[in-house]
Amino acid sequence: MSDSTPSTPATGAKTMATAMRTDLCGTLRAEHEGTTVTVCGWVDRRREHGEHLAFIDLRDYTGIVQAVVDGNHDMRVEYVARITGTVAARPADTANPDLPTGEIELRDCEVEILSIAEPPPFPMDERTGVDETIRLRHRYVDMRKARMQRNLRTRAKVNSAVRGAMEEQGFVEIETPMLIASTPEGARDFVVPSRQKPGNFYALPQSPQIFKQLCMVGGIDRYYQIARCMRDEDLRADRQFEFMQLDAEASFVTQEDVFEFISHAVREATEAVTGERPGEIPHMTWNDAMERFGSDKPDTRFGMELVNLTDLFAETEFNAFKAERIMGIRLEGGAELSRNKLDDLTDMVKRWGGKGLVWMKVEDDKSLNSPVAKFCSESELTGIVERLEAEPGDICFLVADRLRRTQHLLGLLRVELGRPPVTEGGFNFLWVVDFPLFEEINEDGKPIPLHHPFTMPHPDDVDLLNTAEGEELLEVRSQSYDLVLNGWELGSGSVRIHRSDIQSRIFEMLGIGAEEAQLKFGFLLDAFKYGAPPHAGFAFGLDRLTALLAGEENIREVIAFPKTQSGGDPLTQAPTPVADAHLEELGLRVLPPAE
RNA sequence: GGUCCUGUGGUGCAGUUUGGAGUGCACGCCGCCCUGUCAAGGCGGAGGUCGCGAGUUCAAAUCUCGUCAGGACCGCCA
Repeated sequence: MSDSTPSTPATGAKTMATAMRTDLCGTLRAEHEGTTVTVCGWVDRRREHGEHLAFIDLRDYTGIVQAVVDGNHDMRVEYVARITGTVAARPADTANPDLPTGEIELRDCEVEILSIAEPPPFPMDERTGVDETIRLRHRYVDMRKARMQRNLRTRAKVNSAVRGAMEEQGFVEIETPMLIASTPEGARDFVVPSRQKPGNFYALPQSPQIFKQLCMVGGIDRYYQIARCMRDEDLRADRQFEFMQLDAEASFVTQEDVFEFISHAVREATEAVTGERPGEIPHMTWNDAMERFGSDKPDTRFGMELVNLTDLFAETEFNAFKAERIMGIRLEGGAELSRNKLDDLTDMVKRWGGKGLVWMKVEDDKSLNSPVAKFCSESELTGIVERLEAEPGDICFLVADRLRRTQHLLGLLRVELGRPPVTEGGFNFLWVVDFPLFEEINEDGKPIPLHHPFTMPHPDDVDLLNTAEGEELLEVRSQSYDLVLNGWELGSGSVRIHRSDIQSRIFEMLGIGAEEAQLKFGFLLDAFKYGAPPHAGFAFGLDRLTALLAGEENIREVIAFPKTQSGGDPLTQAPTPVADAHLEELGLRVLPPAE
């Protein structure tokens, strides 16, 4: 446990002494020499030297301390013990400089076994990786290790810092319900059957969105909550069914105010964990993010930016390059990639939905070595080298496709080829601003909103909104924004529509009639009739922020009891069937499994 | 919904390409020895339905198909 960094409990307790112990194992030092202490913990290791001498490393969350006992104690690994002894300097030349407690040991020990234990289901040392399912099945043992101790305590620090930052800025903590009405928008809802009204269901909240807006109508002015959110969508390294968000909303603000509030919170959290305060968080427009990084959540820790080559190929003879958009990226030193590897990358791009991937290796004379070079003109080839600023030994990758797909594919490829490990490159927060209001135009010619239909259009685009038709509507920007950290979307927010004339116009454009709007969002629209302040808000994922700050590439590592990718809990076996009588009471019947 | 990877004593691996007796390594576990170790050391020992099921074969951990579990990603996640 040498890398544990505890001693300051997140609770802010003044002492961790109890009726059973005086000190924590990892906190004893030479300055305690001569004092008699009592420590409690788990046996980390025993080293026996016959019946007269044995060393016991006793472990708690702060680290380990060596106790010198005689060899007659039957103390095995993970036994829980209470040891009272005198803190003494170790004999000359036996100090262990690798251990914070390495200068001292406990002597004349009185040992009390509090619990015996079976051997742990996996090695307790941190050197060998253990299958995650086995760790999760025995999470209570896994949690004893330094990694989980560190991560869960980091998480508590993040929560605490974020909470403090919001309080400091005058935000009021309001708890919103977990059993709410299902809304058809957004992610798939988790649903809870109602016993009192069989056939009816509550939904678990995907976010407190509606309620926080109601709080604004209610004059709360600045609301926040550390909220559990539930979405029944497929799991990933950065996604669990249930996750925690810092959810906030404020009245009489612009998006700049929101940036201030939230930036403060994440900078406080970062400082609390790393000890270093991040600088001002830069802004980037959504359009720039897509053009330069091919992603709305760009990882700005590294370059390899996308370069637009479309005009170079305006009159190309090469059919594959007769596309709406041609872009390229350059991988430094990539010319040494094997043909096998390049084939793998091409397959990958095809799996992502691309038609293919063109690669061009830069030779010593800056000519391009590529299977498709013969289809390109001299000026096209030299143009590629110039635009991508390619040097001998580099490789250029080109994709030609529809605009969005070209950006998307190269954005994925860029991350695949260039992304640094999670622990490198620092913490590059980024505000992505000016998201488009609409994602696409459906077959009926109606626009589909990128966020929810209450997102305020960009003030400069209101005229466009009123005049644009068809594809032009995609140019309309909104007052919505994302916070990104090292290529992960931490969260998003927007300025909300509080004026019924604008809201009606948006509903009309979306093809949502007055009746439908009333049915779906009636209670919110009703509330707005009674005096809605201009308001805006944000929410960001605490699991994701914690994972990145802890140097983990998987949020399961910062969650005490996470689910596997298929949504199961190896510890409790959830989800499980329920008794027929229970279903009966709820008015439910389970269908036979679909063929 | 899809693509890819993985599954071998308690744990982590090798063995699978090219079929030939459950073969090997490290850690752990059990017993004995050991008075200064700290990833202690020495000696001895136990422990496996090679995820599961079919198929091919004289013969399958190894090849084929299916299935289950886990992971990464695409779709999805307003």
